[in-house]
Amino acid sequence: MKSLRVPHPRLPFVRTYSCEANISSSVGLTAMTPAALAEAILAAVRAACVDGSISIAAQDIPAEIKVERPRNRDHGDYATNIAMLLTKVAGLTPREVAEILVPRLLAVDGIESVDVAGPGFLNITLDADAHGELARSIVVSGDSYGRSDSLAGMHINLEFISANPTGPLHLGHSRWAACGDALARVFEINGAEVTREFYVNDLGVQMDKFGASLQAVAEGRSVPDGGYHGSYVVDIAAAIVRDDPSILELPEEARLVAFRESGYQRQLAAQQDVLELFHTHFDVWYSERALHTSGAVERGFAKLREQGHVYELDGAVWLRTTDFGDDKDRVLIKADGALTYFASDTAYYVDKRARGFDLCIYMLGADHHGYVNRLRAVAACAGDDQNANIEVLIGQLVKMKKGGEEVRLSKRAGNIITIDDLIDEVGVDAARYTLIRYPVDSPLVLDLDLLVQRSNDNPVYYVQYAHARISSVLRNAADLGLVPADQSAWAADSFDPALLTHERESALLGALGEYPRVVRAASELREPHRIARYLEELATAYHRFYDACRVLPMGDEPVTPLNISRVWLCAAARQTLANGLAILGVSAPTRM
RNA sequence: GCCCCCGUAGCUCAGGGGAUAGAGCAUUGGCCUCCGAAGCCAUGUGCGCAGGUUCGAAUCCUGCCGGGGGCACCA
Repeated sequence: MKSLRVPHPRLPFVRTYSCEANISSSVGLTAMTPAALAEAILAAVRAACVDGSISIAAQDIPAEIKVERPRNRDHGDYATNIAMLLTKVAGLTPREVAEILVPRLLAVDGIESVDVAGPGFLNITLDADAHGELARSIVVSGDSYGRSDSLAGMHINLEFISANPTGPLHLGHSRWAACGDALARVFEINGAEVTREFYVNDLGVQMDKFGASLQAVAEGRSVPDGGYHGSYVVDIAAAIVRDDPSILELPEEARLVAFRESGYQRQLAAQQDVLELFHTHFDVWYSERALHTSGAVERGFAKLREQGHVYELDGAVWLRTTDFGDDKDRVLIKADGALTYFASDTAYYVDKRARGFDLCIYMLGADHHGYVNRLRAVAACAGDDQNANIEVLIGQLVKMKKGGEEVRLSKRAGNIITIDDLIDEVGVDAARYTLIRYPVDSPLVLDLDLLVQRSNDNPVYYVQYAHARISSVLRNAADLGLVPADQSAWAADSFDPALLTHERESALLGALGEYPRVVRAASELREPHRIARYLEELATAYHRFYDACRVLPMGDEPVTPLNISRVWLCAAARQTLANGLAILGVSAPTRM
C-alpha cells in the first residue's frame, strides 16, 4: 500500500527467485518458471563478464531484473529489460548488450529462441516442454505451490479491527476483517509466523457511556448526551434485565457498573461470534484493562524512562516523541494523575515486543492517520528501529451506497450496517472477496443494490466458477478412466509437456507461472488485493483455454496423450485457483 | 494553516519506470447435436493541469487545481 511510509526490508528479486527456481518434477525435467529464467539470464550476464564480452563490476550487476509476460504474444513467452539496465555500466547501447547475451541465452536448456526488439528488450520463447513442465510441477507441489521462505523465521504481530466493545462491528471493520485475515495468510505463505491480534478497548469513558446508555434504556429514560443509540442498545439492555432482573435493585453506582460489565461481555461475545462467522479468526484478544492489571504499563514506562525520553512538565508526564518525527510531544500521565490512552498505546507496543515479535503491524483506519508518526515514535523511544520493528498501515474508509444515496455509517447514531447485515445480504464469500479485491488505501464505495441484486456479476463467482468448472472436467476425466480420481495417484510419466503448444495453453501456463511472485508481491507490499486480481486473470486464461481447447475425448474417440496432458494442465489451474482462494479465505467450490 | 489519501473509459476500479494503458458493469452484435454459456468472441472511448528526473513516466519529484479524511492533558 502506498500509504506505507516506512521502507520495509525487501529482498532483491534475484535472491528470492532462487527459492522458487528449483521446482522440479518427479521425472527430472525442470520447469522453466519466470524465476528459473531470471536465474539463467543473470548467469548469462555473469558469464559474459567473466569472459570479457562485457566489462561490468560485480556490484553493478543489478539486483532486480524483470522477467515478465509481454502483453503482445508476438514478443515471445517472456521479456526482460536487462540489456537496457546494463547500458550505462557496460558503456554499450542496449542493443549491443542484448546481442552479446543472445547466444548465451540460446545455449540455455529450455530456451528455444531469443529476439532483440524495440529499444533493447530480449524476447524469449521457451521450448514447449520446458514451458509445459510447469503444469506437472504445480500438480506435484499441490498446496505448497506459491510458498516461499522469504519471511522464514520472522514473528509478526498483526493487529487489526480493534474496535471498542460498545457496539456491533460495521462495514468499515469488515474491510479490516477480510484484508487483515488475508494479509496474515499472505505472510504465512511466505514463511512468517503470524499472530492475529485484536486490541479490546475496554477501558475509559466510552465504556462508561456505553454502560450509562444501557442503564438509561433499561430504566426507561432517554440515552444521555454522547451516549449510544441504536436498536442493539435496546436489545442488550433488555437481555441484561431479562437474564438478571435483580440488577435494577442494585445501588446506583453498582448498577451502572453491572450494566457496563454485562454489556461489555455480551458485545465482545457478539463481535467474536460474527468474526468467526466471517471466517476471521483471532489468535489473541488483548484487553486494555489487562495491560494495567498485569503491570505492563509500569514495564512500558520503565522501558521508556530507561531510554531517556520521558520528562515532566506542568505537572504532567510526557514522552518526547518529537525526537523521532512526531510533530508534538505526547502526554503519558495527565496533571490530574490519570493515564492517557496514549500511555496504553506505549505500554501495548512495549508488551508486544516483549512477547517476542520482530515486527508489529497496525492496521488503522484513515481517521487514525494522525497516529502513524506517534506510534512510530513510540517504537523509537523504546529503543527500537522504527523502520524495521513497526509498521502502520492506513486504510481508507468504506462507504456504501444504497438506493443511489450514500448510507452514513455512525456507530453512535444507530444507522449502521453491520457485518451481520453484510453477510446476510451477500454471503461470506462474496463479502470477503469484494472487500479484499481493492487496495485498502483507496476509498471503497460498495453499491449494495448491485452487490445484492446482481451478485452473479461479482468477480468472486467468476473465479469460483472457473474452479467448479475445472472440478467438473476432472471428475469426468476420472470417470472416463483417463486419470485416477485421486490426484496424488496420477502417473507422472503420463504427462507430455511438449504437447501443450496451443496459444491459449501457453497463455494459461504463463499465467500459472506468475502466481509465486504475485504472492510475494502481496507480501512485500502488504497488498492482498493483488491475489484477487491475479485470480481473475487466471480464471480468464482458463476460460479462454477451455473455450478453444477440448480437454476430454469426444464421444467414442480414443484417449490421446494430448487429452492426458490437458487434464494435467486443468489440474494445475485448479490447484493454483484453490491456493489463491485459500489465502483470501474464500471457498473454492467443486460444484456451484 | 499543517499532515495523510485519492483524481485513469459513461459508472465502479486495476495497473511495482517499459513495447499498442487494462478488467467488470452499461451499449450493440455473434458462439452450445458431446468436457459446466455463472463461459467465449467482436464493438470505442481515457491517464486533472504544468514543469522536472531519463533511453523511456499513468507510475518517481515539484507546483497548481479538484474531491475525501485528520489536527486534543479525547477515547
